[in-house]
Amino acid sequence: MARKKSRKPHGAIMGGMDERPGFLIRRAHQISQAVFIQECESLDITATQFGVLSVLMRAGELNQISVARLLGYDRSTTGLVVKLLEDRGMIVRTADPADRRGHVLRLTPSGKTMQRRAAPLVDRVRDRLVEAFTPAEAATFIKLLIKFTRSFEDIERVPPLHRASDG
Amino acid sequence: MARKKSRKPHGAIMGGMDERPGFLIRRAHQISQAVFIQECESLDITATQFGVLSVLMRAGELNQISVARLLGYDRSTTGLVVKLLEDRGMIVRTADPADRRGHVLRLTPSGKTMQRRAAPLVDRVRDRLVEAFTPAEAATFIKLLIKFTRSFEDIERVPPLHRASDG
DNA sequence: AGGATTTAGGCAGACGTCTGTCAATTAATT
DNA sequence: AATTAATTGACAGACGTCTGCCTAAATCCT
Repeated sequence: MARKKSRKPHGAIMGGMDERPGFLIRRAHQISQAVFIQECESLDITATQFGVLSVLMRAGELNQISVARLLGYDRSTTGLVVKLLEDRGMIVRTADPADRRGHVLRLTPSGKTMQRRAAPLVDRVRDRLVEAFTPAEAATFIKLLIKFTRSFEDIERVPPLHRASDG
Repeated sequence: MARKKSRKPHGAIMGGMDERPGFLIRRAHQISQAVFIQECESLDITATQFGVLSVLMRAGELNQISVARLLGYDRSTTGLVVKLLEDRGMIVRTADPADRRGHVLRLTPSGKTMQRRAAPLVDRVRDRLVEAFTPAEAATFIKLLIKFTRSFEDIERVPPLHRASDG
């Protein structure tokens, strides 16, 4: 019944909702997550966790709030992800002697290994995501996404510390 | 204060990660969600819930799996969202006489009212999201997002039933 | 008809995410 | 110096989301 399913081009039911940026972005995110999980399944790591590992690999050591700002994560989210990575032995947390509120995060050898192993897989994720685009389209897509996110830099709870504005 | 903090253009720590589509899409999603919540806060409704309300408004009645397919939600996600909307009295669920596995979903008057009230707010969300773009950029952004999502139509657990292929 | 497969939905577990609140500590202001 | 602000982080609660696993029902196939 429901499905004889009609020949309606789907827009008839969606009423244009499937052309809203919010709707499309949600789908894009869903897809991006799925591809990441697929590619990195052998390492059992998520995109969020990889982000934390990567900034720590670059920076050496940071406290949670810096990690949150760099990645645009919420403070709470960051706290939970960091705890998870700590439980998995990829991060160590030591009290910050200079600021006793904070904890300094650092990668363990295991964490570094994970980041190094994941990096090429994450490159593959990027390649797969833009596979359907021409190189020009891919560049435009990235460019517009950057413009989009930049234009909302101040919407979050933890301001993302983008732009090197002080310099 | 905080931003004495180096003049490094942030790419120095991010190592290009902030130009990956996956990373940018995550941020875009976060932003889009935040704007939706801001605009629709007076109605206490989320984007996911609005999606369900909207397809039901259009279609009259559908079972859960059809809702999931139309919106690209996971079956489990849809089940939980529907339950929530049912608890809030916006949806009624009746056994499908034609297929006793399924339940037919229909909006209650309260659900219809909610959808109607939310619609203009959701229009505002769309407008705010593309505010930073020129009209041409906005059109390109949407076009590329559609191409992107279309190219991954088969990645999900519940294939999204896009394209009116049977008709 | 009978057995295997598929489909609709429920439920638990895990993770990500945000809001809000709280405690401890540091910084700013008077 | 003392009060007030802001900052770091923890924790609880809510929602969204996916994976698995399970049951019931429909469909397919021999």
